[in-house]
Amino acid sequence: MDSDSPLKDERRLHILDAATELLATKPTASLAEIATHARIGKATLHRYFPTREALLIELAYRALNLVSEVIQTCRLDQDPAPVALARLAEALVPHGDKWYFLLNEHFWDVNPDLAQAEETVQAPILALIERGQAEGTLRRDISATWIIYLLDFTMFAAWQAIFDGSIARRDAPRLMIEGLLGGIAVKR
Amino acid sequence: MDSDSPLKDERRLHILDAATELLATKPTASLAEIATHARIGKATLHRYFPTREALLIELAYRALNLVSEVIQTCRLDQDPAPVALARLAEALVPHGDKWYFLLNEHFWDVNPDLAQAEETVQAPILALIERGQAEGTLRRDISATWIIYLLDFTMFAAWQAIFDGSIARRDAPRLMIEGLLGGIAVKR
DNA sequence: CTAAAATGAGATAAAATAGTCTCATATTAG
DNA sequence: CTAATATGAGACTATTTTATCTCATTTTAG
Repeated sequence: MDSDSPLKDERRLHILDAATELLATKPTASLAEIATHARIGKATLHRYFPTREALLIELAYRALNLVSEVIQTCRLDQDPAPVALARLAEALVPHGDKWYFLLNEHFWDVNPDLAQAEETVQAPILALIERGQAEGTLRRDISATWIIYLLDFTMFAAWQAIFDGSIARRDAPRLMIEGLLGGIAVKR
Repeated sequence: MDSDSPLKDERRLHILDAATELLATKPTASLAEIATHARIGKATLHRYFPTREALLIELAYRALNLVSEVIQTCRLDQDPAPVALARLAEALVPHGDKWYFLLNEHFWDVNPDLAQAEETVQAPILALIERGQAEGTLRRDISATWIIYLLDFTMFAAWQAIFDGSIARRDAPRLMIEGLLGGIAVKR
């Protein structure tokens, strides 16, 4: 919660990031594996996070705050919706693992607050999409809810493809937006 | 491996399906949870699958065979590519959990054969997409590899949205194909 | 440089999970 | 109906994982 020193705080975040990175691709990873992946001893891991559950919850909040912050930076209420979406993609891709982790791990049973928080953090995106539909840049015959799913999972696709080495990180945002906005069919 | 009787075989498949269903949304589920979810005793679970690893591997093969069979039924080499893609979506959505499980669980380290098999099963889809690009119905400026990612993850999006209750199962294939082929932007 | 604090490696205890076994009940085959 | 087989509940053991603790070494603060 509160930090004793900036150094410890930095270390905390490093551990959280490393843990997210691993857990996003291997949800069954043990604490020993997490510690190794973060290049620290398991004792130290326990010093920062007393239990596995505590780690997971802080992980979720870390992801939540980071993603929330990124979204706010994007100024989604400015420019036509497709342009704002491109900005969002650009900014969010580097944090794909956290976004993925946040939406796929189910802690709503262990911590109901988080479920609510997840929706809150998505709210600006939903607003953006509805704005796009209102201004006529996004299709109205597809529900905003489903568009959010498409956006999220296109992002996961990009992140996974980067992980697999199938696409370059710097190409990801463009590929995402091209495919999402324009579709894969040839226009006639 | 081989079946003693048709009845036991049926039971086997039921267990595998139930396990997939659970593990797709909760990869950390214990064997006891899996047994409960399949509505059998844990002893019986062990009678059919001696170890957790054995269960996982058979799960993968089950998913592989089923999906492979579905893909073959779709006759992806017929009709224009978009039409064939729609057929594929229609046929694959009901097995979304297996498809998801197959592509997300990483058993390539425990069983390298499966990694190869995964690519083999995707081959007809890749061929379809390349055919579409050749015949001019699918965009050539997006790589076939990336299109496969988009297809897969759009499918996962549909499956997740169904699971969340955000969309109706019978609408899923149409939503998938609309979004994937046409994109979410308004054409001008 | 020195003292205080933090860390890692590993021993150890506690808890959870995997896997085995028994036996009474249920199901199936014939 | 009867015998053989399969099942579930739960006791039980083995193994893995989580969590605690110690202590020599490293890092940090001053």
